Amino acid sequence: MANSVAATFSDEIPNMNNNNNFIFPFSSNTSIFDIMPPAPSSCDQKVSSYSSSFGAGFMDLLAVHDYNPFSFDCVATTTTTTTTQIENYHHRLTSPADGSEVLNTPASPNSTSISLKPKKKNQKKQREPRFAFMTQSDVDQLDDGYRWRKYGQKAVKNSPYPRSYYRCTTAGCSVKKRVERSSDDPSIVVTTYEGQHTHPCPATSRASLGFMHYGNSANTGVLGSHHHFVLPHHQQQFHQALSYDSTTPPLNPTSEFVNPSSFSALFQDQENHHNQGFVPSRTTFLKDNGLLQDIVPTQMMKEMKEEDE
DNA sequence: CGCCTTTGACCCGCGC
DNA sequence: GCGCGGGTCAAAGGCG
Repeated sequence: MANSVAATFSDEIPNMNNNNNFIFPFSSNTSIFDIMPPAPSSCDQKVSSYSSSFGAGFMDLLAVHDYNPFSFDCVATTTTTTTTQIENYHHRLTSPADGSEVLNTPASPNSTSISLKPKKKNQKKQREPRFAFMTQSDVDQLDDGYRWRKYGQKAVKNSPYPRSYYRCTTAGCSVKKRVERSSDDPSIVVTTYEGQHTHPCPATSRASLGFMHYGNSANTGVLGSHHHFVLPHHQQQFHQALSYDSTTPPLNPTSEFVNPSSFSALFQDQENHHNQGFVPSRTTFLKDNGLLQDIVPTQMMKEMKEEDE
């Protein structure tokens, strides 16, 4: 059994060290899959089991919500007691410090409907918010419910494994993702999503499952809003024990909830592996810094591996 | 035929 | 200016 962790971060700003890096201490050894109800035998059954509570896919998180690098929650699985360090954006788009940029870039590169502040001459090219997670998987391309077209593949420096580039095939949607294997641990697939879907998940009907998404307000996509990925009501008691911050107010299942979402990538992968007789994946969500080496600093990976043993 | 992957070429930003 | 590396383009080919 994988010795993994599920953790929810609170509204509190995570610990930050002198280098402006977030430190997320995970302190449980219970797999996120341990606390999920038994997987139904088929995808359709799973939908029927959860559709009343969960309607959207993992990527809908990207479609609806902004990611504030100073307050974001994530769900992670890792091993034993682990300190995860996530570096801040190098090419941050939503930094309170430089603060004034518009996060919602046009859905299409050709669209100019959103007015941005006049760009400085040498201003960096605007980038969509990114969200990365690591999955221990034999399969490179995890099914997240959306349809993707591969448009490139590049060798990665200092890695024997190439990086693949995918674009959402839905017209008008410019979401991209990159998939690559960790050179430190080839069993880990790092998937980085960039952008926001402009459409519902095509596979929502078959992929719905997972976590409810609570916000601290009813608004969505508001810069600075905080988000929780929390378990269904009947699992909350257990889940709260996994919250990294004991000062976090109890999650209120009756509070306003914002766009019920699920992590279809996570659970479809798990289900696929179940169906194929594989061990469930372990997944770690990370805030992307733009480059894989930024996302997963080598030292951090080593530390994680060491603590894994 | 439509959709997809493959892959070399090209573009761009950045550091030296 | 040049080289390097990341990211994208687009033609060609495969597949159902």
